[in-house]
Amino acid sequence: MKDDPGASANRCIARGGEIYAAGTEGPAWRVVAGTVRLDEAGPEGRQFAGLALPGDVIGAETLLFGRYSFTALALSACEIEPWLAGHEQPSGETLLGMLATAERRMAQILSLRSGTAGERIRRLLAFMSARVADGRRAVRLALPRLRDIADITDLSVETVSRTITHLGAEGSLEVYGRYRTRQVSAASLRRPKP
Amino acid sequence: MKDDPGASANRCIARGGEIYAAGTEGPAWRVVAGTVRLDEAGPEGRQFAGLALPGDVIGAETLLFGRYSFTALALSACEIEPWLAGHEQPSGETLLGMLATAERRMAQILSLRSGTAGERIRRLLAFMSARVADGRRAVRLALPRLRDIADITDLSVETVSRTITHLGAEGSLEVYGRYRTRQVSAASLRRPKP
DNA sequence: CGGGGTCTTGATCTCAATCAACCAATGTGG
DNA sequence: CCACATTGGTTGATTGAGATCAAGACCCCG
Repeated sequence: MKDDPGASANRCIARGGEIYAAGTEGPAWRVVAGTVRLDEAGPEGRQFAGLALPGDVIGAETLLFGRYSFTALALSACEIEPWLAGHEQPSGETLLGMLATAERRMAQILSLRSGTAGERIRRLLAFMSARVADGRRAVRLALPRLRDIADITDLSVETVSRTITHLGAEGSLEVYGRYRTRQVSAASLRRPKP
Repeated sequence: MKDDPGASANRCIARGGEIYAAGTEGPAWRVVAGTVRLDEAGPEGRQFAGLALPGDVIGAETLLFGRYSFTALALSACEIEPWLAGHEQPSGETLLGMLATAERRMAQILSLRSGTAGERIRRLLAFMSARVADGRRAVRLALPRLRDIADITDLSVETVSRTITHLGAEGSLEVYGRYRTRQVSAASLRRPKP
């Protein structure tokens, strides 16, 4: 139980990669590491529809409809494992727990769309760094693409870029690296802004 | 089955009234008519956390935790009935369906926080009028309090007031009455804005 | 008849969107 | 190995939608 038995059917997806597409078939997955963005196919392209953290189950609707309702994208490098590989049914207690999680999650995601640009971005990053893969605590968090941050917080990419630079400059966020390899320190996310 | 058998333990709540408070005990409910706003107790007062329409179940988390996680308020006059009055357990299929609904709902609520003020308000009202009590189709929709519309769409009350007046003036929304008794025609909500 | 909650309207200001270039990194194929 | 395209990120100038502040009108309730 302690060690991973060969990581049988686990999948790894790079930052920005697609995990599955809406309308296709496949199993439900449990997120082991990373953050997942769920999108709904709207009349005007994809539209942000939810986030999943390590521990969350994504694509549970396939058990009901046989197809994925959303498109899943990796915000950061992700590892996922099949959920309910056999033909076992989830217990009512499990499902109730997932429902309660989904409802609490809704409140958190909603809060990523109110307040100033700085507050939204800080909240999103703090949210992503809240739950890391069990055991090892990530000291630094790889930033998602600005495009993704913008979609989630309902800001423009330009504003996201400027705001992160600004937060870093005023010391409210410790930023390392530039461009695609940028990271922020988890510690600076936990303390409230000055 | 066709007629309501005395409406045993059903409750009715007026617009703006509280259905239950977070932290208290009680059963889960099924919304029969009206729209419900769910709030989470945040560090800075209540914070909008979700919406429930006729057919939705609210407070299902009591089956797991024994207490309500959210505070429920009636946006419009509401009727609710106890869900699972006896000690019966919901089936896995039912719970999976509720989970899928919650996830789809999340996408819709998120869309109430993007776009212009006019688009957000139109979307919210269309959303509320989408599902009415089975059978009779409401021709007109009673408006929620502006304060509630503002919280849900992340706008200010002043902007909501101005925008509704404006939408009415340009014919994009048919508005009847003023002040607390204001209503909009459901038909004008369904057709896209000119 | 007050009084508090709700709604309206006006004047002003600000934060973020938009438009427009421009870099930096990564691929791709000849 | 080098042109070239593509995607992702940055920066600047300008503009506008909505926030904010302020005041008053309306309505319901005790």
